[in-house]
Amino acid sequence: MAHHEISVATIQRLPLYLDYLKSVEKDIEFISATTIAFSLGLGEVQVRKDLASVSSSGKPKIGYNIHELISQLEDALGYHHVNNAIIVGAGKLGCALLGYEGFCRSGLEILAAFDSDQTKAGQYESGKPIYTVDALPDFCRDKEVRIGIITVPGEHAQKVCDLLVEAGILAIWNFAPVRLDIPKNIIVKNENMASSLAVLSTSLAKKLREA
Amino acid sequence: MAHHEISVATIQRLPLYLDYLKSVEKDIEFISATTIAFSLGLGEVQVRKDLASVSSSGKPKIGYNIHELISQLEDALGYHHVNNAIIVGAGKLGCALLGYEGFCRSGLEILAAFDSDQTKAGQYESGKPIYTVDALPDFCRDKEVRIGIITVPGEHAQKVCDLLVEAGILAIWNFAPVRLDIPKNIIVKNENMASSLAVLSTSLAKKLREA
DNA sequence: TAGATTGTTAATCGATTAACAATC
DNA sequence: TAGATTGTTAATCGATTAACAATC
Repeated sequence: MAHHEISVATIQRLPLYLDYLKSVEKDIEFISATTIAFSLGLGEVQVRKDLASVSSSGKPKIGYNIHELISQLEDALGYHHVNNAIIVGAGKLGCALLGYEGFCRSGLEILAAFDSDQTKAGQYESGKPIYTVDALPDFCRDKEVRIGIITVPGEHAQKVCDLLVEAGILAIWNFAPVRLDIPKNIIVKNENMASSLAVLSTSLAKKLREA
Repeated sequence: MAHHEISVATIQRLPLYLDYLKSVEKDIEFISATTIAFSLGLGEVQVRKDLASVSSSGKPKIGYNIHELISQLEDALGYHHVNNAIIVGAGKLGCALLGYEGFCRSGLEILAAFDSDQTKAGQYESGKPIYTVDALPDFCRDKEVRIGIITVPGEHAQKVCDLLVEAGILAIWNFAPVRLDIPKNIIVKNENMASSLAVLSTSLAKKLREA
């Protein structure tokens, strides 16, 4: 199977399929796109098309071998390939992410957190060490850290971003409510609470208007 | 200006414009879509089209009155209209959200958190009280809570969701990594870390393949 | 008047959905 | 063979981008 590009929309749904399949893998050996679609509330053609982008082992009348499909999904998502990451900003959100169980199953290995607050340095959170920001550049180079997660307040995000880029990071997952100015060969994924809330509250406002 | 529907893609960008405008409102009185587009790294036609969905007060050659535009954006986003909300799950993520400054500016008023852990009950986090889940239904009805934010582990999310619906909530912001089964007159916004991470790590894998 | 800027109409692009052929 | 299911090809839908007319 060639490395044809998988669309972003599809990629976002792949973890959903994976979670679902894992929740039923004990019980059955084969599963159809129809069943998956129904369970997740998606269109069955969409599911089939999504699965076709990672697998070509579906069999008419039978469906997909569930273990094989799980492995193909994990492969496509890069879960078998570990990426070292660090978090900058050991506030509440940073610590919440440090303790997030799901990440290790996804190949994301968060090695440590960094914070400008000297008093936090030396402490541990969810078993992960917290260092001062000064130690960041050397740490990143030594450990071949590829992903930087930014959970500092908006006003410090750009500075931290520059520091990460300087330290040779390849991708940034940004939780600060700021658009980062960044070389375009670096990958950025913005996690934008304000955008999500905007969608939620305009839907709600519309609903209240109609009622 | 009629209540023509604003597209989801546009709505997600509106908070971006709002933040940017607020950061420059002190300095100038009028601003052009061209300037905004350049500052945010967006296409200028896109900005103009987005702004057209909330404003019709742009003037050729001059641009938009910045204060008026801010107010129109806030209006469209419902920031002037307060929505009472609660958080279920006073773990790290829940507490991080409780302390998030940005929400009050967006009309989201988080009144309290609820947790099944009895020992957390009675405590305060970021000035907000934590109660036991038993108190949830009465609280929601008394305070006319419209939005429920779910930050419990995946396995408890559906139970909490049912409880919230039962208590008369209208919209759910779900941070648990689970697809919720929910009456379709209730609004749901899923905040899906796994999807975001999937996009990030597949981009990174592609980049490493090419390099 | 000339030129910058708005806002609209048409063209392109991408993703979803529908129709259908292939196959176990 | 018949029918369920896959996977592909075409149609639809929505969002972005490009072209252009309107206007201060």
